[in-house]
Amino acid sequence: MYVSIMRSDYRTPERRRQQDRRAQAETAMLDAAARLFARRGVDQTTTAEIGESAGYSRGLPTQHFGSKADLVERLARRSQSDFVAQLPDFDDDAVAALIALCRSYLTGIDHSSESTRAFYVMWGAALPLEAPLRPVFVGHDAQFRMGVEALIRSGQRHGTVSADVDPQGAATALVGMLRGISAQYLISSDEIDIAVAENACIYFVQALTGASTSKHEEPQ
Amino acid sequence: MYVSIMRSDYRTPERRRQQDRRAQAETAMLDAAARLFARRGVDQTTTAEIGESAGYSRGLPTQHFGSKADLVERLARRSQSDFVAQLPDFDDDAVAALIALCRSYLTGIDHSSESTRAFYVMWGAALPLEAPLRPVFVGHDAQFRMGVEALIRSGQRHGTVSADVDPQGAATALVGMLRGISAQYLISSDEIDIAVAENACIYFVQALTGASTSKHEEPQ
Amino acid sequence: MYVSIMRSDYRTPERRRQQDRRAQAETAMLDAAARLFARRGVDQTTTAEIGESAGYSRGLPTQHFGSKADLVERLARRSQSDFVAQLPDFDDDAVAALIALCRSYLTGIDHSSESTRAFYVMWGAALPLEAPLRPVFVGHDAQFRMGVEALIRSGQRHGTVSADVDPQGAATALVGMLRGISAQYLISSDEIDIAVAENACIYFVQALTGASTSKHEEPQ
Amino acid sequence: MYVSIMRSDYRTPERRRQQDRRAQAETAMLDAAARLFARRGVDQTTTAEIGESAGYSRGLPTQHFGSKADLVERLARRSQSDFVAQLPDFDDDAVAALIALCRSYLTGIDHSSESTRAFYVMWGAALPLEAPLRPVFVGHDAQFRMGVEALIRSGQRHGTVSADVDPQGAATALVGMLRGISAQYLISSDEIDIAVAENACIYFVQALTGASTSKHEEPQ
DNA sequence: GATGAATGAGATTTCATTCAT
DNA sequence: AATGAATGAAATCTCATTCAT
Repeated sequence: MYVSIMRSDYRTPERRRQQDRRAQAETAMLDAAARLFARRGVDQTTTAEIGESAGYSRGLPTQHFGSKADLVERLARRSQSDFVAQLPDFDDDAVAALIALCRSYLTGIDHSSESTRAFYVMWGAALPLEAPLRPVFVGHDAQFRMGVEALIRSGQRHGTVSADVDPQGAATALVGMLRGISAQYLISSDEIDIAVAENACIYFVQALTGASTSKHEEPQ
Repeated sequence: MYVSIMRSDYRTPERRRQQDRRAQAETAMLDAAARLFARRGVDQTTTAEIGESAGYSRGLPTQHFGSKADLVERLARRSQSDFVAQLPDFDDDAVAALIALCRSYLTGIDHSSESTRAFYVMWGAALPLEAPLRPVFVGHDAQFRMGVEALIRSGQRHGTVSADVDPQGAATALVGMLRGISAQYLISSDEIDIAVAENACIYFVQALTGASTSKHEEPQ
Repeated sequence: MYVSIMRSDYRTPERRRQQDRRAQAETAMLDAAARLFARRGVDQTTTAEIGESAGYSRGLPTQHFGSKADLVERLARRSQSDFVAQLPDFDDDAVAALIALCRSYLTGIDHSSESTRAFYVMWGAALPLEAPLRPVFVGHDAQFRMGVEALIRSGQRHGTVSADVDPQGAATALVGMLRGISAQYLISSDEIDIAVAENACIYFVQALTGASTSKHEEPQ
Repeated sequence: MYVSIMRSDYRTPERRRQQDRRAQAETAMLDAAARLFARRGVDQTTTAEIGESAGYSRGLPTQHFGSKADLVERLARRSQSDFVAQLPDFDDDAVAALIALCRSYLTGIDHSSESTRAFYVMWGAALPLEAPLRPVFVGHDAQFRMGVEALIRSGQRHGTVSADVDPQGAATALVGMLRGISAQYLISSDEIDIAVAENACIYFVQALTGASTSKHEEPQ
């Protein structure tokens, strides 16, 4: 018992230290991966680069994550949770909440850190039909859309959003708008004025109140 | 002189036939590349697969295009010109033209051929900062936005689009919306109802007429 | 008979013309090959480059010579016959003839045309044990040595060359000296003064008269 | 502290062993390369053959040296340092030293190991104007010539070498002679008697004492 | 005789992964 | 936990050669 206590006293902090080191290494490697993915893309980045850019060895990424694919998926999920955190709490005024969302989303893009670009790079890498990353983003996109959809429904319940609006369709369109503006900016930074696009975005969100759409007769 | 005439008669069709063969091989290889990119992505597709999938040898793609990068750029440009062709002629009614644009764009996505997905896959591959494909899409995106912007300005001149609307910002937002909806659909086909999103899109376009947005005072 | 004459009248000049064209193409291709071998070496030169540098098509060299190896051997033999032609007629004074040989050989190197370097490049390519070119140069080197050896023997008969001299060894040494000086010059053009080396060469040749070598006692 | 000391004790030999493995692999690969270059030439030898002939994998040569070109240059430099080591210390008698040099040089050729032939093969590969190996041999040749030149000057200071001799030219000629004899032997082993050529060589070296060259009137 | 499209073998190189330390 | 030497599969690219025209 004496011995076991000694051991536990002795080993626990060591274990903690090891766990810390492990966690620290993981963070460093994911950060390095994001940095490199933003610059060169997923497939053009090697695990060796990630390891060394993180200040470790060539072999550590595989050693730690098991495989490059696992590392990538891990980073994708981490990036997503960073993004999801941005959804504002919605109170009574859903339109105001949506406007706040657009603002914070696009402002985030404008200051675009490498991790934002990395997120979009991975999102782009999820477009091929058989991309291993696709299922990961299916979930994330659904979550994002559902958040927006819930806001819209809430607005409709409070009467600030027109009953004519289809929540699902509008959510898809709004999420698409944010994603599409961001992607344009990431591809053509010099040619896109995010502030102006943001205003347009808000203009469209305000249209959800419904004053305008008296007669959208849709042929076909 | 007789001989030289004979030769010229003899050689011209030969050249034509050689050129035809070449052009035919090129088309077949680009088609095969689009097919494979849609399925697996650019980097996961080998030149050997492209060659053989096109019915030729493993080596022909590099032989013909010089390098894989050149083949990819070539296909990106070809895909773009297919897309640009869709911009409708705008007449008096800019809003109607924009609606038609949204319809045809999203309908095209809904029926999504492999070449559409291939276009988006390459667009996604253009997101990394140093992607060789990025400059190619900078040009294409600018062209698309400018087309939309011109429609909006035209609408403003005719009084069908509110003067409050910033043409550049709205163009960026609309193009972004189309791109973003399409991308969501390509990633999560099962979860996206394109028809519904299309209606939302049109709803937003109609908002450009301006009845609604009387006072978008922007706090902050 | 009338017909046959007509044909012969008609076809002979055409055949001649074709043969001329063939010979002309061959010369052009061998010249181009020499030019390119001098610059980049045998293995780093492609048959396509040779064909196009000669003003013809990529395919002609193989078409004409059957294979690259055959082209190379052909050029090696042609280069050799250019070199052999330099051996001076030897008259009574063998030493003078050897001096003239050294002069003309090294002067030729000094003005070094691309074809001279091409010769040495092929000679260098003949050094590996299994080099296909080796047998070609075995013959050439032997011829060169035997020419020099004959001069020396002639000098010994006329009393201008010391009887102490071993004709075979001296021939090997002299040929080696010329080759070795040339090779040094081709590798380090800037650092070699051919004129000075030429004088040294002649100094050694004159030593063949024998005044000096009274007592070469060889220890070990 | 205990831990850190333990680790340092533990890791240092590990590093040493890793470095040893690396050095051992490098030596084995360079040896294998020399063996294969001697037989087939630089360009006809593949990195895969080198790796496997050294007892390692097909990929190790590139992995270790970065590229085939770097491997070749590395081997060239190693071969050169082996050769330079042969220059005898020169004492009072420069002529004797030069004779010793010729003897050891040509004897080395006669027993010609594969590494000797490999050296000459690479030297031959340095002859094309744009050969990446050329600069490497420029330096080596200059060193060799300067060594011989220094011997000759020393001989002149001691009066054993005639003042008529131009040290630079004679050095170039002597180095050329050794190289040229060796190359002939490597190309036509069966037809060259190295011993006889060696005597001729020594005969010429002895001529440097100067008894002979009373009247080298140079016509033209 | 000459062209150039197409082939296909083969070379270098890259890189995730394994593993001994 | 971390390193880095080594593997080996796979990818791109090169190029002599073939062949239809």
